Amino acid sequence: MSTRHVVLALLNIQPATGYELAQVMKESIEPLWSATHSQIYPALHKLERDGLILGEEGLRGTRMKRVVYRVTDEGVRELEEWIARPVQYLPFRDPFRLWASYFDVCPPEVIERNLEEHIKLQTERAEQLAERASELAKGNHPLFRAREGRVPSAELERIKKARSFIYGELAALARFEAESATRIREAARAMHASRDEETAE
Amino acid sequence: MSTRHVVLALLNIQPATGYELAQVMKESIEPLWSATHSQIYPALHKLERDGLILGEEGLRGTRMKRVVYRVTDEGVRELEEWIARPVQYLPFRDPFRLWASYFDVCPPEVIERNLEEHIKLQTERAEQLAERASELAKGNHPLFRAREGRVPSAELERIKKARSFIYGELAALARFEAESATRIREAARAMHASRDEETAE
DNA sequence: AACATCATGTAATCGGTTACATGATTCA
DNA sequence: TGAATCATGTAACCGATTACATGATGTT
Repeated sequence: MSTRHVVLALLNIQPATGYELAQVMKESIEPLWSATHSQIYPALHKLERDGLILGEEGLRGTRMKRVVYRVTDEGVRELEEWIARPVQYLPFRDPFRLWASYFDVCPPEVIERNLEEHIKLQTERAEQLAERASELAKGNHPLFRAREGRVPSAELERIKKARSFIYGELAALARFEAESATRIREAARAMHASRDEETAE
Repeated sequence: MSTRHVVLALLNIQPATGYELAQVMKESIEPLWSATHSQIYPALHKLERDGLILGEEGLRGTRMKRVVYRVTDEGVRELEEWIARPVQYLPFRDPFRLWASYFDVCPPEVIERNLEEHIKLQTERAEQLAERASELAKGNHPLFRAREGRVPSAELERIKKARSFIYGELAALARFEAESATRIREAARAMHASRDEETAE
């Protein structure tokens, strides 16, 4: 279970409210890990009960309550341990290739439509991720700004390099997915062409 | 939700018991979709209630009950509709790259260990999948044997080609994962080397 | 005044995992 | 006789999704 650790890792960068975490999740972390506010709020409550974070109630305006959470020393230790543990893989579930493995019985129009969609999706994703990687390399990200001053600049440079590199790899993965779908489309077209020949005989 | 459809698709090849489905799931379908017997039995009950499959009670030996399920006409229609529907993607969750994105703060030994493990895993997986793909191309699989006779040989050839092609793509994906991890290892080594230089100054 | 955004939650449900539970059959 | 395999299930729990619910604040 990593949602808990992603939340912890984000709070380790800077204290935040659940709302802010949900935003960062959607805008920045989504390619690595998805979670919505319905998961985040209960996760925060649990982390606080476990003593890994601490919430401080504040106000926005005059009436509106907000809770800013920050990581405790114990939370920092837990994060370090989590990073040092072997990666916990998820079971393989590949809805795209599962569907694609039936391209022999799928009507050609549907194949073309679904593959076209997939290729477009992954190509755009690749471009966005590559763009993100280059922005991260430059340090253009609020999560870096938040650390400026508090963190030695040499360390900040390393963080930039690491995050940027991983987003580069995510971009490469998306490109691979687009290429894979293109190959599958070729195979499906070839198969349909040869089948039409057969039936024409 | 695809577990339901995977079960339906497997029963469409040939009638089977829950136990047999669980085996096929583990031995053949796992790279595309995972499910254990604890999901399969309830799924079978639900599919039967919905009229998509039909179970026939039989015996193994003299006392041991077993239920062989087969797809109904309605089940076949549902399968066709499922294949024609747009692919339902899963939310992105990438535990490996999530972990790897912290390679800047992770002790070098842990990085080496985890990445070594990942590269080994994916390389072996790639080999197994490539082997599987070539076996599928030859038609060496009980799921093809099951169809021999019942299905025109031209169609059987197409099924072989399609399944084999997808397993080839799964192999390519595993190779990509191994290469990606290798690149990450290079980056991590370079970073640690330059950090050691810094501290030596 | 209306709309977007900030902010926090809960409830029902679903799909999946892990553990518990049982017993027949086959083969060495 | 014991181990592996065949065979079927349930229960507790977990994590995630979707929908429901509320209200303040800032902007146009």
